[in-house]
Amino acid sequence: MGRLPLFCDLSPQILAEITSEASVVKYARNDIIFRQGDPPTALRVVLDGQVGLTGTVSDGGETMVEILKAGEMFIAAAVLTEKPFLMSAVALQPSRILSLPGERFRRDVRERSDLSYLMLTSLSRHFRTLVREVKDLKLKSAAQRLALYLIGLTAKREGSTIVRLPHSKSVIAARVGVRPETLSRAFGHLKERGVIVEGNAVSIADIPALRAYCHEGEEII
Amino acid sequence: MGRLPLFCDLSPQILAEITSEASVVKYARNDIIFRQGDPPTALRVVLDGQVGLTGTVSDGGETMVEILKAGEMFIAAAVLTEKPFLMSAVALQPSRILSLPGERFRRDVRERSDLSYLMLTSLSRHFRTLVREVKDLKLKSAAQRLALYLIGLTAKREGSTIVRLPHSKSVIAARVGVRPETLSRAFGHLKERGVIVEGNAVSIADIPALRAYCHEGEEII
DNA sequence: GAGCTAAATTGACCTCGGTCAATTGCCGAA
DNA sequence: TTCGGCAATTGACCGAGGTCAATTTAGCTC
Repeated sequence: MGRLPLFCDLSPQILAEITSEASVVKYARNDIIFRQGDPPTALRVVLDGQVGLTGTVSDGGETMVEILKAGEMFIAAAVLTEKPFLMSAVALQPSRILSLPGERFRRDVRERSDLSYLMLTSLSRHFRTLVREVKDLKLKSAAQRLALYLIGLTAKREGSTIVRLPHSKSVIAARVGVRPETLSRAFGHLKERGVIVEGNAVSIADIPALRAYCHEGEEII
Repeated sequence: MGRLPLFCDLSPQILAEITSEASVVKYARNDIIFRQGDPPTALRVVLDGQVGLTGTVSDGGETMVEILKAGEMFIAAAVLTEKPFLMSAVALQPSRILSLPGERFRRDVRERSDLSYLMLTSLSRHFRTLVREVKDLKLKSAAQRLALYLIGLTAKREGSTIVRLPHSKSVIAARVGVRPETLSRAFGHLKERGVIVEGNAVSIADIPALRAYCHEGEEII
């Protein structure tokens, strides 16, 4: 746990205290961790695997707001406000999830200023990614959002690369905010921009060009 | 300032310290307070008036992510992370804005656990409204989002009411995430649901029915 | 390897919301 | 009062993405 980027700023001693009541649960692929509307009982941290957070309406509409990987914590806002979950969480891969009981966690946050400061900066960063999300949804096309997603998969900023898609295409479609059919077509559009798909391997011929495409017409970021 | 809901939990003494370097600036209608991409120099609080936060792309696309009224603080996340603004801020009405210099504010937050806890809960609530925003954008129609907006204007939950629109229709359109033309048509659709518009007065015949409409097909909130 | 199921792709069609243009209504200034 | 300008509405049209259905492909088990 000390290796998680989230908590590595805390001293081992504090870390031990905070996690003294924590428990670890394993989930199989497609297991539901909690449902939209449930009361938040614990802060969760992904130890291994992948977790998807999806908002749903009963007529079948569903959207994946976030995909989390190992080391990321989630639902901090729900636990802190003690309000029902706005999203459901599902294990996209076999996963181990750490639970920090809510009552205890809220007390720790209230009493330990180092922890509350840590949570604050973490939530701030997270907040900004959500703002970006809102802007992208309103202002960018499906193909641009897909390009953004692909670029997020690599750390390289120059030349070309080949990335492996870490999820099934339908999960990616939900993440990008379109139907699977539209995702296929969006990949088709990106072919003209040097993106070639083979199974779950995607080769990007010109990273800067693709970056330029998805920020097309943008003033400043 | 002590009257602001945001800070009223703090003792007057602490409040005085925190605001010791604060300044107040007046803005006329349509004045730009800061631009997307600017570095964040200060946390802002709306004392009077209204402020809109808009994300823009240079090809003309623009979307209003938030509208703030008196008592609300904004851009906390940018100030805390010291990253450039993701949005521009414009005064929608003549406004007085309080500025808390960033460097000082970050120090206060780091050193005062009561302040950092306050910021944390405030940001958590804010975070959840953004999550709702993302879900609404992906899963609801323009008319449903307009209905949500209208319902947010009244505290009543039963019977009928008449609300005054607090902004021009074009501002509301941006807020709802559509073009002004589409807003007109959305109002047209809502007419069938007992919503009648006359200038900036809107009468809602059946509040529960309208609430049901915008949460149509939703499992749990 | 055969055969089954789920995922992915492709095509035809539709709908919502955007775009462009024309018209109407409203308000302030001369 | 009349004019000018902006906000708002209305209509005609367009296009991105959704929907539905038909194939194709991939990943399985047996």
